[in-house]
Amino acid sequence: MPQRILDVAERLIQTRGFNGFSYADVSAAVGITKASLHYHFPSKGDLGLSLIRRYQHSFGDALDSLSASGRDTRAMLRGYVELYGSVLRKNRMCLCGMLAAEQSTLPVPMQRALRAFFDSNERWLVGVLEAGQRTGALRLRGSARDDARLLVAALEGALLVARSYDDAGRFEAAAARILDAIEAVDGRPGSARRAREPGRPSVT
Amino acid sequence: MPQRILDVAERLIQTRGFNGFSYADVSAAVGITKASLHYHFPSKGDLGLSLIRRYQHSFGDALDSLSASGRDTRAMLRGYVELYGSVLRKNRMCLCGMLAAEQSTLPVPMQRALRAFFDSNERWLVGVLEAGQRTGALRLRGSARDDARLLVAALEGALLVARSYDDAGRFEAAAARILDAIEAVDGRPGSARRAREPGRPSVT
DNA sequence: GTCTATAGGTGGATAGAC
DNA sequence: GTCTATCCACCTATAGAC
Repeated sequence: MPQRILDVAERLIQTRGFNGFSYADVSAAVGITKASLHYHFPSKGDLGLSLIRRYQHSFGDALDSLSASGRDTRAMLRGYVELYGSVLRKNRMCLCGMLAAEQSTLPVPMQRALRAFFDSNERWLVGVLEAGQRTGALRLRGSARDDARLLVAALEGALLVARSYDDAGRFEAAAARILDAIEAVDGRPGSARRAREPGRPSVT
Repeated sequence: MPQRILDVAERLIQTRGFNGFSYADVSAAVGITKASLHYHFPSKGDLGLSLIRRYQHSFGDALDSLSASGRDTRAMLRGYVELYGSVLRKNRMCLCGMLAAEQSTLPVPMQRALRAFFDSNERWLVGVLEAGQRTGALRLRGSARDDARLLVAALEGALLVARSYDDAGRFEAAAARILDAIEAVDGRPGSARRAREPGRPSVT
């Protein structure tokens, strides 16, 4: 039952924001009363915190299996981008991107968990980028850390804007272009092809 | 008086979101009652719509003076980035970026105005990028439209994330890196220097 | 675990006096 | 234009029975 509650609340936050949904909304969708919701998650902040943690774990699991897949650097980066793409295709915003917008209205524990999510994304990306640089697959222009941060920011922003237009193409184009910029090896541009591979691991 | 109301409401939305502020908040900050607020803006949607329109005009004016300034292409792009930087330094999110996150909870007229804002930004950027391409200042890898969209998305996302960390440096680094990627002329990277010019036009 | 009932507060919005 | 007073729907949260 806690999982069903989390599923519904997650969808509501990703589409409407933390201040745009209520226990009544969850109650109606799950089919139990508001009071029962409070049994599982005493306060809205508790619910939000559980949600961020679950999201980070599920994202982290997807990144782990990418790391373990033996793909090369560029394929892993495309896999990372595809995690965001799968979110957009459900007409949702990234949970943590949405919460980042509402940051100042959130309980402090949620604010901390939010940063932890972005930190772990950055760590994974830095690892991939530095490995790519060692093997010669990539020649970065700046620091791996700055490239990782730019990629996260660009993907969050691309989700944000694409959703306003209900246009996944906007996201795909921006994602392809930013990957190209990061992957570019000096004079030789990275592959200009649109990242188009089926069957990537998906995250809710 | 309408202007003071708009100023306060704008700040509240840029920091807390459309669903994170109330007429009571505006009332307390402006010093008139909620009922008087309703005289100027009958519904919250009316207030929000006026806000987007004012924001777009003020942004548009800043872009017009950039266009009229005789600066070269790269300086105009840095000026565009600086518009977002000035927002972050007030610890705010872009008004329209914030509203884009809450998009699905907004009245339809606000949703339309939101897209109009992004459209006009894109038009201005496409003009600048294509002019730069004609003069040879830029050699774009893809279409000017896609680069314009990527720049907007990356800046919105950089604001979103940087605000979670209360760290303007994150925004500056991402902005410098994305400009570099767009400005890169084949083998020769764009200027790697941090965009650091004082006295840019500012937007609220 | 789930329910009914309800507390105590805040939301956006209106009526009507001044 | 601004006020007081008020409406009522909705909010988060709790008490206590089953």
